[in-house]
Amino acid sequence: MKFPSSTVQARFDSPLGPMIVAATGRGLAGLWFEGQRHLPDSSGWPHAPEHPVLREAAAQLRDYFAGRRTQFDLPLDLQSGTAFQQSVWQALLAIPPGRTTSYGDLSQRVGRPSAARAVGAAVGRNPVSIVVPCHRVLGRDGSLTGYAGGLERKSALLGLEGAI
Amino acid sequence: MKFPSSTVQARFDSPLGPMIVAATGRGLAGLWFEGQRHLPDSSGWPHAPEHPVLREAAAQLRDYFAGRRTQFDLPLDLQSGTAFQQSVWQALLAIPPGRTTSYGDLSQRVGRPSAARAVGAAVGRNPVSIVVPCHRVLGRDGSLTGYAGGLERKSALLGLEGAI
DNA sequence: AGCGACATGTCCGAAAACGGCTAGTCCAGC
DNA sequence: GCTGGACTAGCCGTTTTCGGACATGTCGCT
Repeated sequence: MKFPSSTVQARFDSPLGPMIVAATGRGLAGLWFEGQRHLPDSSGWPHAPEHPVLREAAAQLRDYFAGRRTQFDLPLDLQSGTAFQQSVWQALLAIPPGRTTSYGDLSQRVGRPSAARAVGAAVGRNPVSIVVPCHRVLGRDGSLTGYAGGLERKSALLGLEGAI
Repeated sequence: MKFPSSTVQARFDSPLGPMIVAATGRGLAGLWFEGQRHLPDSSGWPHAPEHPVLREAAAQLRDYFAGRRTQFDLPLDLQSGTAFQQSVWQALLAIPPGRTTSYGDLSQRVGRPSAARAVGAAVGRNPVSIVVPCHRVLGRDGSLTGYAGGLERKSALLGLEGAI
């Protein structure tokens, strides 16, 4: 979880609670629910509500929560993770809205068929909630298993996408 | 041993062997003998022989080795170390040329009378050889004890300063 | 004089613990 | 029979913890 010193942040009020949005020179780098697990220390990042990437991210999120948008179109910076984590997060981006998959399935796609559990850990560290759809990953049997922002939010997001 | 990404470097040929000089936006941040102990990974730093600080450092070092100069006048950036290390390095700067002191004495000056050994470790990590005169520290009994660049260089520097 | 013990901040490697997992087994309960 | 829950044993990247090793000196015993 390393973020460059040039990281900036803003606050975003979602229907599921207040969130923190972060961006670097390369793009959107973070989106967390306030108080969620694995929250990085953002106290040193300057607030920049007018930053173009943060502004656009907020706009698209509003559309998403209003049901007017299912896909996001934003430059992403996922360099805060290890090589393994980045490959997992990239794989998450391939899951279409309204669909779900399992940790085991993901582990296959990343080329580490027996690392399902490690994949779970990596998914849990996803720095960009919602946009990188870590909420679309369930247990092999369809159970919710876990979400850094709380299971209620996970099921709420899936409901919003019509994946129940 | 953390250096900002804006660090630049140059090579300096001293009578005691080739050296690496490094600078940040705040000033001279490093001066190491090639192959010495605790050498940081400088492979990612761009070469900038014309950088004003590096240029001036080289000039003053040439004068120093020629016996025409005993004190240095350069902006220093010692932020690569911990708070404790920085306090030790600052204390080193107070030792006048041609004079020596001991690790125990230094530990008193930084207010940690019983941390002589920790001081030894900190002195060994001094990032700016020669300019921050870590070579002027001897054992309580006057023994050379150690030098990241090798004991020959340590005694050579002391000889040059007339402190034998 | 010589020897052992202890105090101290940092780095580094090794080892263990910790998860947003899964497939397999074994039993209750229907 | 079949289903579902509880339990087990492997799985593996990351994080945390722990134990030495150092550019030393002082104190207390032999």
